[in-house]
Amino acid sequence: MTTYDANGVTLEQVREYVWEIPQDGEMRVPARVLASESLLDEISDDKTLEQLRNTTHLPGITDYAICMPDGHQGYGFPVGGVGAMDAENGCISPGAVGYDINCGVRMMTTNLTYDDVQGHERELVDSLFANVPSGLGGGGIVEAGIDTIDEILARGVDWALEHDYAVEDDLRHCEDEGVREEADPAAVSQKAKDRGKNQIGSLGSGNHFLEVQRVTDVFDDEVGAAFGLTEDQIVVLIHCGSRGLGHQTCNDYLRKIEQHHQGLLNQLPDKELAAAPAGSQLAEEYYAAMNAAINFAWVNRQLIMHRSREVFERVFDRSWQDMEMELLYDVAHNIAKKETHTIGAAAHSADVASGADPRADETERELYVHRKGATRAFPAGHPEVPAAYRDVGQPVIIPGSMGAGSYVLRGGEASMDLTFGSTAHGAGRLMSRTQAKDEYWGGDVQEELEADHQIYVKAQSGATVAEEAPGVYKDVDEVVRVSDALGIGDKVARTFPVCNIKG
DNA sequence: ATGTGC
Repeated sequence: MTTYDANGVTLEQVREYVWEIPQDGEMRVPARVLASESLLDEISDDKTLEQLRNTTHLPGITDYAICMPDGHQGYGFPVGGVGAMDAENGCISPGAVGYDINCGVRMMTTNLTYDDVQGHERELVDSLFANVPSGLGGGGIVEAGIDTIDEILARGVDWALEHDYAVEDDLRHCEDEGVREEADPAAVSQKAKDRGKNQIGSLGSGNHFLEVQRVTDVFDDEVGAAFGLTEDQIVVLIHCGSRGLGHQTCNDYLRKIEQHHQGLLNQLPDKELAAAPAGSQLAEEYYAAMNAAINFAWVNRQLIMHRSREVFERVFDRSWQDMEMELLYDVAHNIAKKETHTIGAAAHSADVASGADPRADETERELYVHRKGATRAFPAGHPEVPAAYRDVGQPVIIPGSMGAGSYVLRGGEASMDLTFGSTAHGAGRLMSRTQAKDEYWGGDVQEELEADHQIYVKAQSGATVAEEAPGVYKDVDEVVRVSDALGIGDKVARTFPVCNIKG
């Protein structure tokens, strides 16, 4: 058997790109890493694998804990982690969702080509930067009172539709149609609402950005056509989350859960994995608050998209409808969701070759599927894939670094068996922010991107540019290659940056 | 990610 040793963790190779930490000691299930050997080399030099193994101690975790090809260490639970906990006997863990609840990406298509935009890059990037709030702290597109915040938390993009920040198709092209019905604004603290009320429609900082891109490759003509993607086309990618409101909500519930469920906490190898038992009051409250923060993040991305349409209207002197600026899809990267899955399928799918009946122990269970730095990737035919895409599979958007461009995939046939319907979410960091600032200087990075690749970057802070330099990230091509090879998310198209604004 | 720590 091929094995891989890293930091005291031994992985056994199940098959190509599938590695397993066998169940041992207090582990409730095995753990799996989906990666090529070159990606494993990058995963193995931090706490990612130790954290992944720790997550298998969580009550009710089903089949196995999963680390995606872009995985890296996070708060307790790896970024790039997927954990499915039984919704009746298991648990829900804020650290397994992440601090930035519903951090995610949306892509808007246009009928413009790269030719239409060349020569206007500077004007476009300046106007986007001037009109889309970014950076740390307050200042959003909408300033809201407490009543408005509560409506946004309860209704998500439906609120934006009522106030003319959205059209019907925007909702149809969003995961969960832009609203989690199980949200309860009353479960979100006043402090969280105060932090969110002047950040509605703002990018934030760190790896969040708005990027105008051109489509360089369409790998699958049929799916590309269903997604409305063609080579040389201009698209807009928006990457941001729930800002201070989501951060505060995560923090509030981590503290409450640590206090009220110490017994469970003491069974776990890492305090950062604090979890509320399924059915407990705090599990219900956290789920309701998390859903509210999810709605907030969707409204955030919707308002930024709306503002981007207005900027394009001014720069190109045409209406956004005339430029066919339509939402392709919006995917969440940091969420938990009650979903029904066939359990047992995953553990057995790799053993079909052994001759065992792979379906012998399967049952349907309702699970809290935690995806932290992972993307839902439902295949063709799944009832939760929007009607427009049901024949080809759910669009999956995977942003790369600002020098690398991004990918559009579609949910693959193997995702339900292998990953609870999930795939990777990005390139994944290679080094810490501190290390990045030692290695790079923001101004140099910007000059190089412009001189070598005609990519125009505008940011509030040079430090942020250094922290997000292309060299700080893994190779997004390799991450996507593994997703495609495993059949969990199939390559559809690739994009390359034109201009980028960030915090 | 984050009014860049609890």
